[in-house]
Amino acid sequence: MALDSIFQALADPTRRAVLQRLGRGPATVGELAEPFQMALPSFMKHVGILERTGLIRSRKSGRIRTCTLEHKNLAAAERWFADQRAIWASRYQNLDSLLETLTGEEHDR
Amino acid sequence: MALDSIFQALADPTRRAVLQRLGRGPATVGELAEPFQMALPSFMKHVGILERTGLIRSRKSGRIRTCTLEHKNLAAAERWFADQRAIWASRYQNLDSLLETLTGEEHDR
DNA sequence: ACTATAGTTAGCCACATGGCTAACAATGCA
DNA sequence: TGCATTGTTAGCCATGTGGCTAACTATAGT
Repeated sequence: MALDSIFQALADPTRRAVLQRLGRGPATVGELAEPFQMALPSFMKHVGILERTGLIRSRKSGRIRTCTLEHKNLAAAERWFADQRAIWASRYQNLDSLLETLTGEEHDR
Repeated sequence: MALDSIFQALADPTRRAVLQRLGRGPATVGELAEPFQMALPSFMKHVGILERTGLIRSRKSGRIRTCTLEHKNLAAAERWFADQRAIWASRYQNLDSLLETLTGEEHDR
């Protein structure tokens, strides 16, 4: 499933930092790599993963590759949480009613 | 970081399915494992990962281990998306203003 | 033309992941 | 007591991940 690779991509601090940086606007590979100690080829693997997963896009102009955030696929992952929480919340709602019925107690959130 | 292991845990369909199931209420390991072809020891690894990551909790009573969802740590990951989107949205807002200024055009969403 | 810059390709390495089987508890039931 | 159920432990295996160096390509600047 696509979610597999999306979450996999997000499970690395370097890649999350790159996404965060790209949230503020496009950047070249060099700019993106600069904050990290890593050798360039290592860093490029991360870029490659993010691109294969569809979380970023990149275009090379001259010898410079510029990356941009692909917000749509990030939203797909976020939707999983919304769905998940909807399921949980509906049950919690029921439990809540039950608890209120049985004990009259209030709960947090 | 905690997000590393949380996203790592979510990057597997079996584990996401388990979380989804637990969203509807507690279940024993046997009940959780039943939908999957996997051998029990393999499945237990997934349970172990979910528990180490703090996404579920489990208690053994007699020979039966019952698992429950730990919604709080799931929320931590969800928050990352919210933060991320906030950054992006603020810039998008700026770009939006810019675009409207320059072209008077409308955009989607 | 030369040199510096910005990536890229290839290949290596250690360790983590996700699956398996086989054998072993430990509890509950007849 | 004996047997079935429900996990658990140990150990194996193939593949994936995240890092590295060395060497190469391609563009830009002088």
